[in-house]
Amino acid sequence: MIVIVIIFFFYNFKISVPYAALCKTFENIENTTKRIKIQDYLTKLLVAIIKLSPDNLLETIYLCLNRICPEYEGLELGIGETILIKAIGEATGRSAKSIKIDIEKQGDLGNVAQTSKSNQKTLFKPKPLTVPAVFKGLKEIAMFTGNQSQTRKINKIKGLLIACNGNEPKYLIRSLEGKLRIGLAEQTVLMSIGQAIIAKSDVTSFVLDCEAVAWDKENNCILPFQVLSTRKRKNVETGDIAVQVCVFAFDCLYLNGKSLIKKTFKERREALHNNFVPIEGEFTFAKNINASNIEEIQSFLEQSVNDSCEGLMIKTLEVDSSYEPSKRSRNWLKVKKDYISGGIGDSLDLVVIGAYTGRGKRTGSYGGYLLACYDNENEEYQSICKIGTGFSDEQLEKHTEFFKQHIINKPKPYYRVGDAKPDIWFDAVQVWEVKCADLSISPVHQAAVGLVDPVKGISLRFPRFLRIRDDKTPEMATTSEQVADMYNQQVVISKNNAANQNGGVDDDFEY
DNA sequence: ACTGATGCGTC
DNA sequence: GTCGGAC
DNA sequence: GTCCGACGACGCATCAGT
Repeated sequence: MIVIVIIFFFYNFKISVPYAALCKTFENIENTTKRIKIQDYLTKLLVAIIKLSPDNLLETIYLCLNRICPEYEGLELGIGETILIKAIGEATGRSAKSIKIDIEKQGDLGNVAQTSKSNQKTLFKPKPLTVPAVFKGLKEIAMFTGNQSQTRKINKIKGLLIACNGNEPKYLIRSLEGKLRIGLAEQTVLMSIGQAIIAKSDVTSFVLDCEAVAWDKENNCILPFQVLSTRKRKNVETGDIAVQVCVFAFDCLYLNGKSLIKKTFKERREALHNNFVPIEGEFTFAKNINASNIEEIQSFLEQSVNDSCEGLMIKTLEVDSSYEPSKRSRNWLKVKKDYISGGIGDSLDLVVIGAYTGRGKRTGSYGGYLLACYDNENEEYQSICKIGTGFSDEQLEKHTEFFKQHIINKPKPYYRVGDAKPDIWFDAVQVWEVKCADLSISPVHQAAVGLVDPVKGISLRFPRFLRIRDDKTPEMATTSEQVADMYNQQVVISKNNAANQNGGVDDDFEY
């Protein structure tokens, strides 16, 4: 007996999950697009880990989610492509330049690292990496700070990279990039955890859906979002927390190892209210009503806005379906005041003057384009935004093919683009109709410079491609004046709204 | 101490 | 944030 | 309907280089 206990003890403590096991799972997942299969692969791994080395479970999950700590701790890796390229270069003896060329070709730094590593002859086999070791490495990288931190980060990455075997470099680098790109993300991981725990079944646990909000303890009210965002994010001492945070729970996804996500919201809400106790000013339930008509919802929305809430969450099934502006996951939709007050989508006709090489599934095509409006005054094209969504895969291909015939070496002298330097420049030959939610003063783009702001231009918020305007020549594109007008119009509206609110009277909504 | 570049979170 | 693709 | 990963603007924090 004793021996068995010792073995069990030994087993539990000594065996760390090999990083290769995780990477093998990643590879399996990457090679399918079927979500049930994906979930299955992960569940199997998690079940094995729960059995063999439960101590490694958290680290494994974090690696799957591409995270190094709970979100609220706010620890970040603090590295990006540039640093990674340097590290890969140093670990494999390649130049940054040749690596960059490979990125253009392969569209994925992980793959580049993989091939760089396999092409390199190794004299001896390195000691196998383990999940905790990799996780610890990532955490250390995130902790490096201050003088020479970047160099130390590079060295740490180099060390890990050198210790990599098989397909590990690919996923190591992608982890560092913050993109696993294997078709696995939060929802699926959540499901797999649930499944794996149910397989285990004796674990007591819960998952709540909550929102953290800045809280005024004096007056017991919610503070505006901006206050929340001014919270210090790093090295916070308990003593100097200036902005208190209250957590509002509005849903319960798991309870005592059981998934509730298939239950109705009514049942989930009961589970939430029956099993948790609010703590004044720290944890409470989000206010809610059961509304049966639009009027009730509208007055509740009004109330919520007055209480400094961003808006309401409404269950889709209970609401008039024509009332859906933006679908959210989990059958909920978010209703915000600015939606009711008429957030119209503007549409502009803009000229394509450059492009950016695509990454991931856009490898080989242009992943995004640089757009410009036309300025009559100076007879120039002024950059207004990049655009990377709205086109189908097929359109994307066609665009790439088309614009390859219009590549130019250097930007035309009459292109004014500020800091928005594309990878490739084009002749101004085609006009696109583009939709956006808003116009904004831009630190980057140059549209309508001098008309609204002396040095800053205007850009588009949430730009997306609608269609090609073959009926328009580039000179017929939306002009700087028009852009400036649109921006000014917007300002007028927002001022009027502000004036109405200051009036303090809750007039009827006229929407 | 300042600037520009980079990373990262939020929408 | 928006969007299209795969399921 | 759900999930994923292409891509957007912008503001803030941090670091390297001066």
